[in-house]
Amino acid sequence: MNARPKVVETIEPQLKLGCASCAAHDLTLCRAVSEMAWSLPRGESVEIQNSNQIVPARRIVFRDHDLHDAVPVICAGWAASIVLLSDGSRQILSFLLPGDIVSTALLFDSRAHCLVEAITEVRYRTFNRAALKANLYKHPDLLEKFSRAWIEEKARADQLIVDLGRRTAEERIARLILSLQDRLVRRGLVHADTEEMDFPLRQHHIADATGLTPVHVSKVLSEFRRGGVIKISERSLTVLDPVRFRRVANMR
Amino acid sequence: MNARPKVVETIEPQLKLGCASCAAHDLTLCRAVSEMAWSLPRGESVEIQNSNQIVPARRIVFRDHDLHDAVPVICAGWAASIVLLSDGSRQILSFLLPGDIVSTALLFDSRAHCLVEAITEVRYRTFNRAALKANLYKHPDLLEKFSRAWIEEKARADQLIVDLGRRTAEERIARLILSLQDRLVRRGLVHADTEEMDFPLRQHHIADATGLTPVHVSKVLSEFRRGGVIKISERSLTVLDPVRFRRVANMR
DNA sequence: CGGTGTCTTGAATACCATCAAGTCTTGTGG
DNA sequence: CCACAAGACTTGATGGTATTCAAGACACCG
Repeated sequence: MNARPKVVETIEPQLKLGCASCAAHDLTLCRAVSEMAWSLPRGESVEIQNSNQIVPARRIVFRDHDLHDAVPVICAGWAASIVLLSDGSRQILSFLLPGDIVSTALLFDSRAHCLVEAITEVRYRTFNRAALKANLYKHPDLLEKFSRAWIEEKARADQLIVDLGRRTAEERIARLILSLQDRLVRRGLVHADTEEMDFPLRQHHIADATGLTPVHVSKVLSEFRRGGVIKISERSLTVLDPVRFRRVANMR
Repeated sequence: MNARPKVVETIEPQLKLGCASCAAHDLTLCRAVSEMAWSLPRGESVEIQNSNQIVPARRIVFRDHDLHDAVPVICAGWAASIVLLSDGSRQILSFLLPGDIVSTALLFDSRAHCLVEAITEVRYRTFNRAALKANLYKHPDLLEKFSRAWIEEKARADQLIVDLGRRTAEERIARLILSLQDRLVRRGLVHADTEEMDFPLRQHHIADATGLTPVHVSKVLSEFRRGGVIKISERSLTVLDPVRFRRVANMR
């Protein structure tokens, strides 16, 4: 408990205290499923037994074209949905944060169409797809949470399309950081006073998410730091000048 | 009836014969809703009365941030979902073809988050959202059609992300054309022998969909034509050398 | 008939990629 | 504990792809 690596320390308390202590428990499926569970007959559970899985950083969580009879939800850590191209280049479709359903399409389609890679160590639960579907309309709260997740997933995909199609490198990177910060704030994962946040992304992650090269990401980030708008150190990030940074990002 | 513009001629027979003659009737919601209608009590209809609307080419169908209590489905013509940026540039999120739900998110969210513009003259129907939702789980066929539409919508968005992030101008344009051809083939809208298809897109539409400028789109298309891989004339397009064109597109 | 929208082509420029070399950190096996 | 390798990041030089700017051809329409 004293000289452990950083990531494990952040995950341990949740494992001990259970899902209710999860930062994102209220946000997505987990809370709705827990409440629904009370009304289910004994023995019928939506969550798959022993579904709590841990994957080390940089490991593949799900492979492309894997078949799933379950819907996975991230409990702790960061992951990424990635498409691999034949020439070896990669495109990150989305970053997965605690509370995120890996893909809402998995509720109806058993085939994943991209791979999921752990960025930090990742813990996830899995819910039985058939059981989830069967209970969707009996439990309005579940359906509502689910449709929200789906709408947000699609909205973020659409945003990314606009960013990749019509924005400069600086805008793309700034918007990526701001969008991640926004999602972390909603999970209570940004320090209230300092506005500092965990930022485990490597520059190649940023490159693969923004359609740039790692070299160019490095140059833009250096530019941001020299300008004093952000600070990055020790896998954490602070937006020092939110007004200017949002102007760079062309937001608001 | 004798000297009408071209587009109206193509739509008229469908208006007369009703929805069952629509090229895409089997593909999406329309068929499932029609079949469901038999089992509904008198007076309860899912389709909104007089919901058949016609919008001329180049006109806006739905405005950004419009509120909808209905789910619109394209019956005839081409449209585009578009995001406008503050500097005046545009990004097309998707092209809407006959049979397409304008946005599957509209089943749960009344707010559209992009605008829809008619490319050709467009005819669409609207279904009552509350009635649709209420019947989703009573009619498995409806739910299945709907989840398929949603999965395909998301898969196309993800494809576009990869294209914009990691592919060259030639690849993007070739893949756009091939993807449209594929969707038209499924609707029976590609001439069986000649493989010719209607192609009402202006070059600025291609530019806005691929994140390029109209000038560069013109240059790439000219290159394709000079190479003899495609033929474009009179708002119709033929892929002359499918093998080579797919190689350019990096498909298969 | 001028006006508008569409497309083409060429020249100059900008943005980002590629290539390359070097620093610093992290991890690992001897 | 050190040596070494691999990964992560930085920086500069060079190059290519796509943009911007500009001018002209052509069709269509009121």
